[in-house]
Amino acid sequence: MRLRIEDDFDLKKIADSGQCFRFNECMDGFSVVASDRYLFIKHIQDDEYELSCSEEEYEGFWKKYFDMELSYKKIRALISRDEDVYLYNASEYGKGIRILRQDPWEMLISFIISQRKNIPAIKASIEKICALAGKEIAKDPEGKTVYSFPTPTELASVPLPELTACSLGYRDKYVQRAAADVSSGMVNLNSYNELDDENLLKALLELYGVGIKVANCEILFGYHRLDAFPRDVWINRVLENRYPDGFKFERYAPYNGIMQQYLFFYSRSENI
DNA sequence: AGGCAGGTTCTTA
DNA sequence: TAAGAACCTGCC
Repeated sequence: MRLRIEDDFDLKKIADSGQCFRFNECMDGFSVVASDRYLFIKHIQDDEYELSCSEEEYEGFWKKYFDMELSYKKIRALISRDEDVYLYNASEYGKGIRILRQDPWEMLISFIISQRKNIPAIKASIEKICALAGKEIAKDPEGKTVYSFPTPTELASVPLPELTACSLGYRDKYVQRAAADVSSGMVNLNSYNELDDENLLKALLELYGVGIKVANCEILFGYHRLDAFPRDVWINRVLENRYPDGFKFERYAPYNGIMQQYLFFYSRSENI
């Protein structure tokens, strides 16, 4: 289907923003995998895009996935150049980034894997897991088979040595435990939607292998709580170097997570 | 070759 | 309660 998108929307920046690991440049477009769905999306010109899905599937799934209900342009307008020139520059640089509405289970496993890994390594591990325990769902334009992200049950059935072989390193036992706990129902990620921010954080921190950083990534990217502000080495560097007197979180509530994305994306580009 | 990469757990004081 | 070490793996 053909689609016109007026709001901030930059496929390349979203793919490189670090929030998703199965969103990659492929031929003349982008290959996007979310749980068990596959989309190929291509920028045609100006604000026109070509999507491999039907209108029904766009309306029923991808529209929400891309968070099209929310105007990121309007949120960017909250930022004042006079008030905070660094954030302003970051937001100009990151214009086009959106926070995708991704699946809590997929995000949980992805960010558990992410610890002490760089992005290519994270992606490689996740693709191995999907090929190992997921289902074939499509072929991308390059002819490569696309696998779904394994369900909790599918992942829980994988023996530890096979998980380890996905280059998980010491994280293998974290992934195995998460799969076991979620598939058994002991941990119900859907019910976590009902928790307020504070209790959601508390619940996530109880999971084995989930610390403060991974928990906040899960809150922001898996539960789409846009005020969550994950602190990793890059963001900590920004806060230290550019905000010695503190970042004004109250000023940007409830969208601090979006500001975090701009700062993160910008900081990685300029190597402060 | 040794250090480090989007951290967390475990141990020690 | 708060530092510091240990941890898999891959890449420079």
